[in-house]
Amino acid sequence: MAEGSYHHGNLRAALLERAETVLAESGVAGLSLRGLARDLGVSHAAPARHFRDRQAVLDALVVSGFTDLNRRMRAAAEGPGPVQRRMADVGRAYVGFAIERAALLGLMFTAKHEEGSGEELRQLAHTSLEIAARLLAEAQRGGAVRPGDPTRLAQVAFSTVHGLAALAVGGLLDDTPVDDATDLALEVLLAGLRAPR
Amino acid sequence: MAEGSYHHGNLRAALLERAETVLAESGVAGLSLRGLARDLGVSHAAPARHFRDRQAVLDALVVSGFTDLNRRMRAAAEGPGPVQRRMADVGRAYVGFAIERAALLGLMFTAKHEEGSGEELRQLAHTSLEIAARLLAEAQRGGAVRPGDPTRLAQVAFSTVHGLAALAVGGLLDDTPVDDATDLALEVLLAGLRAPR
DNA sequence: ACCTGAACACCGTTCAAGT
DNA sequence: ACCTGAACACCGTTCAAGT
Repeated sequence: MAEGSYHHGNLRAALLERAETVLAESGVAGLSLRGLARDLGVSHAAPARHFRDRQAVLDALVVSGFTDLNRRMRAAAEGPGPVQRRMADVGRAYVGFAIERAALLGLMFTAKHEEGSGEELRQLAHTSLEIAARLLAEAQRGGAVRPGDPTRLAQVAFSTVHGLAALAVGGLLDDTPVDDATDLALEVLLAGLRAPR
Repeated sequence: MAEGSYHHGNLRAALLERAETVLAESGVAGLSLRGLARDLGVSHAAPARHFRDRQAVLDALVVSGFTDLNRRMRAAAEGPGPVQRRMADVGRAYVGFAIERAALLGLMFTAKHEEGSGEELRQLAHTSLEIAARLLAEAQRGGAVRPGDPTRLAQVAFSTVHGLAALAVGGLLDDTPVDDATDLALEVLLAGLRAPR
């Protein structure tokens, strides 16, 4: 069952894999259910067995994106080394994800993470912030970060890193290497977080 | 010529105005040329006289967005008051724009600002960064900001503010008032920019 | 359980034709 | 110069029918 094996239970996974490739190559506007079905050699109605509609495919991609992002951030946050180093590592993990899966990150932040829009997705998005908040709380105990609500400080830290990723992906860093921009942003952020109010 | 006056030279402007409304209400996926034409009471082919294709409408919206954003940032940067205050005002101007025209901001950062994609748009996006860089250079002369390439420091400042806007628009600030989050982010940013390397 | 083929309403885009 | 109407190829979604 080598070539026609999509018809044996893994069509859903195949659709998602192909969808992210198309997303990266042609943008969200270029992603069509019929196109995916054509690429995978199934009928145009087959995807409906696995996804209610086109939006459900995009939602599933966003879920896989946040899952991967959280995994990377958690690994960096829980690694060895002093807390300042791990804070910077989390930032670099975020930017790395953003560069590797740029189109997906755009999708992840196009979706509204309000109350209504899918509890799973809302929870996943908040987990990213919680990872940062926990690490900041640890840093506060060590005196490396000013006192204050770690959740709010995490919002600031997240903003810096996400904004940097957006600039990099949008091509607004010009000839500044993204690693250099990341290092500077993290250095400024950590200095600002260290300074008492 | 009150009601049917779209047929007298302002169809282009009417299309853009309606397009931004639809964008805000239904997202970019809900924006169709045929729908706009229907809303304005012209034939479905009429928009083609003013915009080459659907993407041209989106591009025009993005241009108007950056023009407005730059106007607001410039006004804040050139206002009265000490330079620290004006730096924070520029940040608040950015976040204010992001909240008011959230869907448009998403569009503005979906477009790639690489070499190829329209020189006008690339120039407009860079102007935002230049406004910040000039202000930071002034602050450096007054000693309020550390030495270093103002262009690179502007990338960091822009990241913080853009990221915050993305969080706010995405609904990830939870119950934190956006003004509070903005104040904290700007305070951390300015403290970090003040600290010497 | 999973997929197919037909059907319907929608869309972008083009183009000859009208005023 | 500006708009219309028809045409074409595409799309999302649904549904009876097949295996």
